[in-house]
Amino acid sequence: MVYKVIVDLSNSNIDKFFHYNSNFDIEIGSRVKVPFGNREVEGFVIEKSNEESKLATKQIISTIDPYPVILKEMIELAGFMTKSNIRFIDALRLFIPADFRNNNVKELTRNFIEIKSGLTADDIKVLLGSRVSNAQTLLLERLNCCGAFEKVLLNEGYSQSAINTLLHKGVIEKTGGEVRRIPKSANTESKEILLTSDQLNAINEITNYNNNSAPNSSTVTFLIHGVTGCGKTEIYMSVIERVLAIGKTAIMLVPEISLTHRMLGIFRARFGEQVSILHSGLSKGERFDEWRRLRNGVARVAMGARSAIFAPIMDVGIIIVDEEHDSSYSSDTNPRYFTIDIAQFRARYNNAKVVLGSATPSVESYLKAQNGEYKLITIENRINQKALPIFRIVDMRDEIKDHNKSMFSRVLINSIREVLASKQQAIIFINRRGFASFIRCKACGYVAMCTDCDVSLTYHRQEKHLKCHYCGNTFYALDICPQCKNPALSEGSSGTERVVDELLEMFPDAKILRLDNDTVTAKDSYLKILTDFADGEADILVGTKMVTKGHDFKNVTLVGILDADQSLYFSHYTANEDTFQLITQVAGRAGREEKPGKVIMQTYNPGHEIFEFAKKYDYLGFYERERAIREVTKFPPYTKIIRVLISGQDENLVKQETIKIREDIRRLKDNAQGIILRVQAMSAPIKRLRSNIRYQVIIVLKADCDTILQSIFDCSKASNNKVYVSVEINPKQMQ
DNA sequence: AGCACGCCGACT
DNA sequence: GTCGGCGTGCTC
Repeated sequence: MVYKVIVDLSNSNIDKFFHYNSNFDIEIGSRVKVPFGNREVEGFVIEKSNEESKLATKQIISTIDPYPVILKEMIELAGFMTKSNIRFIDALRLFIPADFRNNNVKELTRNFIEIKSGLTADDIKVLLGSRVSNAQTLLLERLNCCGAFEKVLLNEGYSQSAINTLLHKGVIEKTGGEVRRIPKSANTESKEILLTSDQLNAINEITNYNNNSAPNSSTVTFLIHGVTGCGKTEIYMSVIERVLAIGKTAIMLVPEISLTHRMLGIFRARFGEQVSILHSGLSKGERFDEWRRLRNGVARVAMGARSAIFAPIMDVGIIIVDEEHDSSYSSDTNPRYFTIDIAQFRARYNNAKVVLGSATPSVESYLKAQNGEYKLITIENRINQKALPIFRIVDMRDEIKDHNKSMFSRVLINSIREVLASKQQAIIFINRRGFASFIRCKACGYVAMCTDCDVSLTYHRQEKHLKCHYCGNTFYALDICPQCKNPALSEGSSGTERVVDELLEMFPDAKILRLDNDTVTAKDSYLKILTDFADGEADILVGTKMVTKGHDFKNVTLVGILDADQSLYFSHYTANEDTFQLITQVAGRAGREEKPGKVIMQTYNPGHEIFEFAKKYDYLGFYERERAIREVTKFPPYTKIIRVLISGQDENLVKQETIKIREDIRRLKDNAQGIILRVQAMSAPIKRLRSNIRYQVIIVLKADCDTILQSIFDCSKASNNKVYVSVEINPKQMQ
């Protein structure tokens, strides 16, 4: 047999098959040790064949695991991913727990000691014989009343020698084995729920849809457009239940690790230990155990953030992507992949269904639904016909006219006061962390900048630091201008820290929690803040977009949105879309139980159409307008935008490389008959980041352009190791 | 990714 | 003379 092996080294030059022989049979997908050059490396068996190969000159040394760690499906998936500029090995690495590779994690086993099973009191007497020490008697009494005892704990009270003697006499025995490390989840009671007719219709439409029965031939994607609070989770669970009932498995994706805790609780209440969770917040032991539970078929529902799309399960029947519009579904670091594309590949392979759900679908997904590429399921009613929160827009220019210079409008302050008086809760959302976005000298205009990036520093008052939000550099806060020694410094736009400050000034007795990147430091601090707030430990939660996602706070009746315009002015084609989604999602946090909710949105630009649509909860109005703009201005989903980022220490070399890539692609354009619409090179919006100079080539393509993509990838390779080149498709943000 | 090979500067 | 800098090329 000749085995084709991908070696576990991430480098483009060796991201290809190497051929080996073997005396023993090895299954496809196995990890193996192979000789490579003059050393030994690990690799993965991708193919095997009976035909001999001249290339195969060496023997596989050994297999590493007792079973193949990569499923056949996942090998094909890796091949599929190589078409989007991802190395085969980088794809494979996504499929197994990272700590697996260095043999950095193993099963947790515990030994127990117990009285040998089947022995009667008389048997024991006989076995013990005449010489019984005090220690032996005590130990036996202990085991007699408590049953099995963990060996390490036993050693604390009783000597090893007594244990050994009893083992030798055959009175006691060692038992035990593997112990599962169980990730935590919210405690949720399983409750009987009466499904609404909307929910039932959705469940039936999804379940009863018949894929073409030929394998690998067809798949279907549903888009559930359901208003916040319409009970999508219940639909997901019912659909999964039916899939499990016919012996298939399911994948359930949520956008954020923070949401898995609650969702896992709900799913465990319904499906018990069949549910497994995969996300990067698990300890390496937990992740390993959960992964193996999926791999060996014990768990049949894989839940998690985007990486759970690579769950090692067979016979997938359904893949659900909740909050499908969320940007976390496209990975922003290498390897870059789109979760929905992967979901659709796996669905095709397994003849399964994909369900996307959102209250604010991405323009791209909704357009596909309109075109019939996705099956659209619309749910307009909330559970119990509960009304959506009252939405009020406040024009902050009026506040200034009336000499209110605070960052809170009078309406918002009054509403907060009411909420506090009635012992309800409020969420204040502001899309900026820290105290002030920049610090400027009033005399000479000096602005504190990062030394390594072309970015102004954000003032963090609590830590007395100036921080670069792009590279993490910190500097001491300034008392006087370092340039002209003037002590008068002014502060830029306010962030979360200042919001808390000002709130405390107005409401000194209020308990306020802050949720942003600065308060989320330890592994569980995110969860702690959210559960504390949900448990009523605080009156007001102030936060960045972390507070917007799917959490269910029963006592929140007020949502304040400060500086709603902020995200509108990013010069990015998704600015409107992002803003609309953000506002709608955060507004959905108000009044989720029987209490009615209220949303107060502050802006300096109240006439902007996006706000009008948000106020009326008019997704379709928003969508139609945005869709039309994209069509006219030739932006995705009507085109595809490729961004090639070139960076390096030496600006001249970076420039040269940029021009070379631009010219190579322009040459492609001349031969590509109108597929490439535009090619432009320029410095990146943030020209210097972590002391690297950055340039970019922006390429606009026709939407159906997959034939030319590979050529563009080929052009976008660094020609020397002094520069670094990366490629993004429809980048989420550009810096 | 590593590691060997190979070709030029400043040391015992 | 040679120790060692890191550019280039190769790994079934």
